[in-house]
Formats: sequence, structure tokens, C-alpha cells
Amino acid sequence: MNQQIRSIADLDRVIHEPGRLMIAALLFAVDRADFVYLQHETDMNKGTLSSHLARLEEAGYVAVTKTYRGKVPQTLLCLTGAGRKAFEQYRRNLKKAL
Amino acid sequence: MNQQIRSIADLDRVIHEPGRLMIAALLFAVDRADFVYLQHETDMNKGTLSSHLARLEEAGYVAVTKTYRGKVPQTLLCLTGAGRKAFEQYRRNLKKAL
DNA sequence: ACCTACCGGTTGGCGATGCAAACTAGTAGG
DNA sequence: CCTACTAGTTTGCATCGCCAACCGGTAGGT
Repeated sequence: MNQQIRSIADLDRVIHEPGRLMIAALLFAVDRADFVYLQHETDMNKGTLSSHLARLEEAGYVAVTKTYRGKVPQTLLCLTGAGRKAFEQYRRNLKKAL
Repeated sequence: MNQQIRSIADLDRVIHEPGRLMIAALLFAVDRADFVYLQHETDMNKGTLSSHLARLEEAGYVAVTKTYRGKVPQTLLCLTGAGRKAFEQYRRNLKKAL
């Protein structure tokens, strides 16, 4: 099993899922975003977005902060250190492979 | 929804699955391989490999040729034109995104 | 006060998917 | 004949992604 192929087999499945990859890529770039922004940017419905965020949080890759903007609730998301690392590692692996 | 993110959402799920991505990358490089070679190269068990190959064939991305090497059966795999195209498109999309 | 509509998000149910164990078909050796 | 091996395929299950329905709260209309 050669090295390029190995790096594909090692891809982090949490990040690999396109929905979550979009989220990770966005948060990696902007560092902090709210739920609604992500929803529009990724073109996912709320349910899908919510479940992907839950998965990323559970993996320790994003931090979720619930707050209020005036009187309306707002959920803020940002990548954790582990999240940035995982995303960078994921990118390296893919580059090695392709 | 910006362009980089769009290109993630457009990733071909048939190719995106790591098991199949390995197969596609290998076949893209070597152009023709048999089942056993793929199995060792990808480190998948036969069942997994078989089902991924079936999916790729059904998508029209790989051509499956059953033949014999002496008296033992041998299944040869190679990427079709559509397969090469899909793989190249997949690579372009990822590069745009990362 | 009540009703309706809307915003921000979560949960439930279901169909699709990946995976490995079990199975099949044919070959070779004892 | 019996056992073991090669080369794959099928079956069953557990997980996953996705959308619809739901929930809590706010704002506006009557």
C-alpha cells in the first residue's frame, strides 16, 4: 500500500463529509460565524446544518456559543485548536493524494 | 454562497468516498489492475472492495472484465472515459476549495 | 388578551450507505 | 473423498445524512 493511497485511507471522516468540509473551510477562513450565516453560505437547511455542527462539536472541532443578538437567540461557531489542526491535516493528506 | 464552497457542495459523492477515491486514484495512475492487486494496494477486505467496484461500475466509471489467468478467475478493472473525466473534475473541485 | 406569522434552531424518522462475516464456485493437494 | 485455498459476491446490520415536523420565543394585528 503506497503512501499516496495510505493518505486517502487516513482521511478524517468527520471532516471528509462535504457538508462538514464546507463548514470547516468557512470557519477556517473567517474564524467565527453564526448559524444563519453558515446556513446561507453553505445552502443547507437548518436540520442538516444543525446535525453536522453537532457532530463537529462532539468531535471537539468546533466550539458552540449560544448568545443573544438583542432579543433573538444566536449561535456562534468557531473552530477549536483541534479543529484547525484536523482541517490542516486533512488538507495535507488530500494534497499528498492528488 | 461563494465559489470555493460551491465547489465542495458539487463534489461527486461516488468518487468522494475514500474507498472509491483510492480505487479511482490507483486506476487513474495505472490504467488497469486486477481485483487482488487493488485489494492489497487499498488494504480493504474483499467484500468492501467488491461493493465499491460495483458502485463505480454502475456509475459507469469503471469497466469490469472477468477473465482467467490460467485456471483461476481474474477480474480486471479499468477507468472508463467517464471515470477519468469524473476523477479529474473531482480533483479540480477540491483544489478550488482547499 | 388572543391569534397568526416568523425567526432560530433541535429532534425524529426514514432511506441510503459502508462494512465485514458468511457464503459460493471452482482448483489443488493428500 | 476430504480439506484447504483462491477469487470474489451476497447478506445483514449499524451508522449516517437528510428533510419534515416540531419547539420556544418575539413581533405585529385585531
